[in-house]
Amino acid sequence: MRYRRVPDETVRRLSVYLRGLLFLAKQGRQNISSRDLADFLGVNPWQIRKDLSYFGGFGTPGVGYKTEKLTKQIKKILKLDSVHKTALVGVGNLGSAVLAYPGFRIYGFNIAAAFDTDPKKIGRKVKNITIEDVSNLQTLKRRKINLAIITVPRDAAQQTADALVKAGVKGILNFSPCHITVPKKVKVITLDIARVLARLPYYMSAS
Amino acid sequence: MRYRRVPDETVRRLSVYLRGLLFLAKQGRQNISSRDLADFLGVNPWQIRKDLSYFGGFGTPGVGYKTEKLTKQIKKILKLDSVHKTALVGVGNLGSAVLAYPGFRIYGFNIAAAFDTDPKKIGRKVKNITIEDVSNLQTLKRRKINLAIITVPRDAAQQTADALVKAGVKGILNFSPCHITVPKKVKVITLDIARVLARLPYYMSAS
DNA sequence: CTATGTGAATTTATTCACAGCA
DNA sequence: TGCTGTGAATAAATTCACATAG
Repeated sequence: MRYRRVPDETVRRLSVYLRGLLFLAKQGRQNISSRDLADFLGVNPWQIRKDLSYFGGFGTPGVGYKTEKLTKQIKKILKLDSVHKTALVGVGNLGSAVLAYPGFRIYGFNIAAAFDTDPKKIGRKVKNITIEDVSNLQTLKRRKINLAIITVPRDAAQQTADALVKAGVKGILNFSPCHITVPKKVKVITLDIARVLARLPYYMSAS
Repeated sequence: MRYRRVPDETVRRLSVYLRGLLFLAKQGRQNISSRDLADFLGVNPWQIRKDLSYFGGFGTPGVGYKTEKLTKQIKKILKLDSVHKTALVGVGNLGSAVLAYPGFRIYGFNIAAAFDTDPKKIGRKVKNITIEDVSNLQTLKRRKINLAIITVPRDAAQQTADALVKAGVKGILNFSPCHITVPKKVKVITLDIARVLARLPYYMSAS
């Protein structure tokens, strides 16, 4: 099993497990079984074990997993064991909130640059970051930033992505509500917040 | 095929198709084939047709789909054919951005109430909405609000959810980075923004 | 001749069940 | 005995291929 292709769903779930482990480790928990972690996260224990088995055995039969050790292992698998300098493009309402969002830090993300087209915003400081003109995007390569967050209006999303790719960016989190086309060596995850909310009514029982 | 259980993934993708259709309809496009829609969205045409087939045939062989008609059909399937009054709990950085986010409107969501615990925020107006004390959550039932967005800190997420459920809420979009437990008649979608970003490095080719 | 809709084939993912280790 | 790790079994989703309708 160890050498088969890893399902995307497994990768997604590993980030869920990591979230739980980071929390439980901070609480001082040293050991955890797949069942306990599963209960905490609202998932199945055998799913956790199967997902981990794609990458090797990290636990001790009869005991469980060492929280710290498993945390490190999953971080390594997800390449979250080093700091990722990240750029943000589009400092509007949502962009500002994302820029100020404290939650990225625990995963090792460091938003190190912010860009906009609005002359009124350029030069302003937000969270110790000076907003730059998007024409400076080309500097990202030299600054070793290869991850970016797009929070620009829909019409600007594709051209922003194009500029980011040209600047050597390898991964994009796209908050714009549209598909963007990039070379296949670049990974894009589109996160359309309204679209997530739009899934809820389908499941809601009649009130 | 028509009477088999509809996969969750199909429901998720319908919201993607709807997003594309809403855009294309606004552009004045009257007809569209599964291939054209697929190309626009970056998906497969046969996936679109298969997903739609769970609910019946909406297209015309040899021609395609009428954009307006298909839009309406999908809205109906997703129960997005009426306005959904929505409450938001937690008017912090992220909550404020979500409150101001214009993108919910196109799907028929109307954020009609906002709550917080901070006395300094209560009473303030944001986007024509007066922030209320969370102890007023119980009024949601009477106000016919059965959808809610949670943007409170992690430690308050579960108790917020409990209060929302008690207030008759049937669907919750949870931005807090934790699993929340609710009765199974209530649908929760957890959207942990940092966790989405955390999936990117795994896929990024070495720079 | 074009594009839908859908059974069937294929691929993929989930769940089970238990061998094996501490 | 308790819990992991993983082949095997089951279930589900995706893809194909084509009959059918306009």
